[in-house]
Amino acid sequence: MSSKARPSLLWFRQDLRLHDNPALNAAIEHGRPVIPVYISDEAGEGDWPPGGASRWWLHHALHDLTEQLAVHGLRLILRHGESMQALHSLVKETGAEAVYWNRRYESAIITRDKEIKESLQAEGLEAKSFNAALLFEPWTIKSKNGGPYKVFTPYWRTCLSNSVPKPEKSDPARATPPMSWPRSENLEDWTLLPRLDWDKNFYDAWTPTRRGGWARLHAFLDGAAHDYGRGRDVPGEDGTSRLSPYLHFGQLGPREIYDTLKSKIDPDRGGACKYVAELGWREFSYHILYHFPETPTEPLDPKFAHFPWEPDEKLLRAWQRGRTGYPLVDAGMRQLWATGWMHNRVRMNVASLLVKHLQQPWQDGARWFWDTLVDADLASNTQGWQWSAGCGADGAPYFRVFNPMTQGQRFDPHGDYVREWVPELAKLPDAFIHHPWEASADVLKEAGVDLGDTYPMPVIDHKQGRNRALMAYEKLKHFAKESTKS
DNA sequence: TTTTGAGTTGTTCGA
DNA sequence: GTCGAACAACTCAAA
Repeated sequence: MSSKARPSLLWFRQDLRLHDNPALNAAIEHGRPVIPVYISDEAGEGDWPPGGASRWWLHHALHDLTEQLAVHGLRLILRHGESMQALHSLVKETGAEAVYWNRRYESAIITRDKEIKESLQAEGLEAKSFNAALLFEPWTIKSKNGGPYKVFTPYWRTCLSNSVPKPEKSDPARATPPMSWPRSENLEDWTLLPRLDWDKNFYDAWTPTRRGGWARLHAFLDGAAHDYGRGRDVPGEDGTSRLSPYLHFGQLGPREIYDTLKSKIDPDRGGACKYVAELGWREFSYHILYHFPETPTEPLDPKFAHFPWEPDEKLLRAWQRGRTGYPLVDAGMRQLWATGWMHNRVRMNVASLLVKHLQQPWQDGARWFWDTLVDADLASNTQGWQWSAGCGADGAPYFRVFNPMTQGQRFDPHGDYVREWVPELAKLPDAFIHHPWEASADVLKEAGVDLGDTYPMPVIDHKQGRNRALMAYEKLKHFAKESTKS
């Protein structure tokens, strides 16, 4: 009997849910008491510990998970410090004989987890990891010659020629609590919430709980999903899923999302198909990150190592603060700051302006997004920025330079989005909302806009910026040729 | 091994 | 206003 009481540790990471959770299932099947654990191990995250917005979300997700566990008489044991050390300590304190977790795919984490697994097994414990985060493990999808894919379309075709896995049923009620609980730290002491009131608008924008994610999924599938092909491009509408932070923290799993979608809509048709492809891009990003682990800092395309970026603190800061003088871009940057999220169409535009017009390194943009996005995800963020800069998988060709006025007119024709996030321009007529500097003095005065004072002039002329970007690419070709010669 | 067709999201220019 | 071509060349994936 006493040996039966030796518990299992269930190590939560980015899988903060009690359903479709294979590590939880393994712990239950093992038949021992279950001790759920979360370890705050910022050093273990390498160069990418959670940014400010992510920490806000994490705080609430952990609080929510604690409440869900309590329903079943379970607690979430919180520890901080090195994962290896914390786990060994817990094993010692509790007499645990097994540790279960769900995988992560960042290079530093893979290395760390591998050492932990070997170390635990060396001590005679059962240590097993599972897949809760992806539809397809990165190493299972191979091109005909056996290597990883670098192009999305054939990658996704191969994925879909397999069947999409179903969610795994989990029954947390079957998890039994231990005879006694080890010590836990207090979530509040981790001070994950920002000190100032940066997050004051986050609460209106998000319900960072499992239930909130589920509600969002159903609202999306009942509404915007049907017109996703069009609506996802209109930042003034609620046309996207907004599920990315739930996916990042594992409050919803991609298997659950796909399965729910399939129960309501034909996943092969119309808007639903477009959305499933977005899940595919998430998978593809993980595929690339796994097979090319340096990509968070190094361009996938090696010739971009020579790209003549022109880092400039002032330009970067103007961009970060939403003061570039381009209303669509500024609206996006301010939405990001206010809500921890930015519409996808606008993400492409702000990224294009930063790396093309302003010639700032894509890594600087990625770092800012990492700190300010509630959905900051190393795989998706990296691939998104590399794609924008033209150095990533299936990168946008160098000559694809977004025109922020044209994009604004096409996707935000009445300026709804700009008016919401750049209120000092709200009274401008539609005709000038995306290029106020072309309005007459009378129109500006009528709208209460004083260019250069209440709202900045463009930091760079569009045509000039575009040409600068095209010229930089010319230089890149030159460098690439030189380097192959030598 | 060689060949062939294709590759998320755009802009501009000229007919 | 609309439409197609040019913007480059390369690499990937599969036959």
